[in-house]
Amino acid sequence: MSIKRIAKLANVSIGTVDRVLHNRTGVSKETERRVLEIIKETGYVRNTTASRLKLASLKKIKIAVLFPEAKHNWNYWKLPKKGITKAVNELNELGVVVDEFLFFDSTSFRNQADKIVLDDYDALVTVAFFKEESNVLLQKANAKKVPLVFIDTEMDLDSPANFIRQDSIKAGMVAGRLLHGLVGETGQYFVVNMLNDRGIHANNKQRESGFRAYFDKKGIQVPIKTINYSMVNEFEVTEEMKIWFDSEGPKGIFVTNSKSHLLPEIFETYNVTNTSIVGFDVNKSNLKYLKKDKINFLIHQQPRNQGYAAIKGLFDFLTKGDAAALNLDIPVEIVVKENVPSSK
Amino acid sequence: MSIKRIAKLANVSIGTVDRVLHNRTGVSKETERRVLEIIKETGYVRNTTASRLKLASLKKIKIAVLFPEAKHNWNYWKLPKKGITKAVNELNELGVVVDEFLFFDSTSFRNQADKIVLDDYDALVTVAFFKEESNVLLQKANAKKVPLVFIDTEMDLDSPANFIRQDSIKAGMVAGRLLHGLVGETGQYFVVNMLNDRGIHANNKQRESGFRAYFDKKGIQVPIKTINYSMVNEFEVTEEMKIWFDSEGPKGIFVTNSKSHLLPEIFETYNVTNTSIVGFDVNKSNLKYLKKDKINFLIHQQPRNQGYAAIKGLFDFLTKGDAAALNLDIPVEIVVKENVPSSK
DNA sequence: CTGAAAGCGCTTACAG
DNA sequence: CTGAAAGCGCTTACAG
Repeated sequence: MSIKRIAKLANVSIGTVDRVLHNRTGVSKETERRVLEIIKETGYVRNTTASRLKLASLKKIKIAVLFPEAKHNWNYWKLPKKGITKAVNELNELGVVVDEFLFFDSTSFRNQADKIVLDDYDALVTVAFFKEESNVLLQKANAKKVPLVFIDTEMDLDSPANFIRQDSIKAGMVAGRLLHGLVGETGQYFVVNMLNDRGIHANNKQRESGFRAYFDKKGIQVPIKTINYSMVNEFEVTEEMKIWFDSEGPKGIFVTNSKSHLLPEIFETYNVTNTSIVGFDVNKSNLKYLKKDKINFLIHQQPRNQGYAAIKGLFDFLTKGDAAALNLDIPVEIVVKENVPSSK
Repeated sequence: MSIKRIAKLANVSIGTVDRVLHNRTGVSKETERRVLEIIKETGYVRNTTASRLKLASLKKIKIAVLFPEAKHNWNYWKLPKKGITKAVNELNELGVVVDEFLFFDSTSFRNQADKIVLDDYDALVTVAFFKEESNVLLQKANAKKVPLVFIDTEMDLDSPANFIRQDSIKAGMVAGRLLHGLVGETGQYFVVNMLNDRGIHANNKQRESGFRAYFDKKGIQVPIKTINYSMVNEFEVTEEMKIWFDSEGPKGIFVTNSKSHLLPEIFETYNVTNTSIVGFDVNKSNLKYLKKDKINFLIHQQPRNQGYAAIKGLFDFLTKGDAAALNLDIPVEIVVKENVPSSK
């Protein structure tokens, strides 16, 4: 079933069918009615691939990506980019191009966002780290009717927004279950939050809530201490912690970000024993200790997939009007030594 | 960069460029050399979407799928079909059609396979349950140069073959780690294999090997008993098992197929306590007990994804000659109550 | 051995 | 308000 056949059945030209399909002006009520009827009867659906063929060279779909600069502690941000590259490779035949912009703080985020909004991008992908700035961007995007997808972190913004991210509450609950299974009900539990200069990250806060909710929901009363630690590249056992850790009983430690690899060595130095550790992200350092059985579980956020899904989702939205994939709940993937995902 | 531009640069017609691109006959050595050089210099790659446009209506890509009939105990087989349907929906614009055939034993498998091979399919997807019959099919497919992908189960066949499946050894090792974490080194372990009329399934055997390998590799000496049980829809605790289970110590039970849901109730009846269970597949019955905390972990084989990947992989192979995705290692996905994958 | 034309399903720019 | 033509990048069938 093609536009050509619809045209013949409706006794109009293919141009008119195209006009009706796209709700363009310049079609009489009666003609429109007739064409729509035929479309309905025949169950015709537009061939989106063919529709992109001419446009692929004539009018690109331009997507702007605004991500944290992938260095220092943000090596993680190389991963969503890989997914984006994969999506672009698949879609460049269909005329999709992506420009990447970087930020490293709220000011640079704002500046880059302003620049991007002025250019004529068809869609935007970014990360909601800064509430005020994210709201400003969202509002501008909405005003220009440019679809915007946030990945990685969910944030409560002034208007409804699209998020492709892991449910951090769920992730915390999974961590609770995993540690509970290892440590039991006679153990002590610790939530380690690494703070950066802006305090605790929204994701980490929610992960802790989820962790605590797991035990609450089950009605299990175990001691859960929160350790808020300034974000550095080392971890020290403070005097206070020394007291907490000073027992031979089982200890379950939930590190709410990607830095769980900082713990095993320092625990050895300070002779903290009988620990089970659950952390986030399959990075090189974490993997090292996972393989040595010093970290028990890692939770994977599938960052590559998040990047990939954002571009694919936006493409589907722009070409088919299908907004379903602009909001995704990325599964809480549990990683142990034996099922480490391939880095391809 | 288009075929048109290559033609201009090489001073030939687009027809000739097309001939070179497809290694067709009727191009002089010198012309071919020149065209290939330009292609290399310019880094031209064929636009596969455009290349399918005309062919999508003229010459369909016909794929035959031969699967177990999805009834009785084989409800599982609805899932790869869902993935296949999804792939077909995405690719039907590009002229991909799939015909489904069913088998329910080795004879019907052979009959259907024979029928399929006689028809002119461009590619085949099936399951290697029956060694002899699978070998026959593989040989015929190879003779006709029709690509064939087996999903679900890996099997050692006479010629190299394409498999999209979970690594069952790895899956068993993951199960070993999970149960070990829950049960510790003072517990007893049980591997429950459900046998069907052909004895134990290849997958289950490998899962058991992986499970045992986990403990061997770590040098952990724990008692691991194997229970081979005839495949029925119920599970009974036999006299022998009664003796085995008759202790209050922790017991780790690894069910190597999708029937772990048969255990919790019978354990209650027979007063078998302190059990941890790891099973396979996120089916309704298993989910019921997972949610009640009677099953601790389920291993997901991502059957939907297997079906989807088979069709996509074959399409890429047929249109781009890219065989990379015909052999896939589907991750060993660990499922707990809090991260049950959505059934969409 | 090579080229020119027709066409896949759609969109655009122009003509009326 | 509507149609006819040109073209996206490629493939095919035909002509020479």
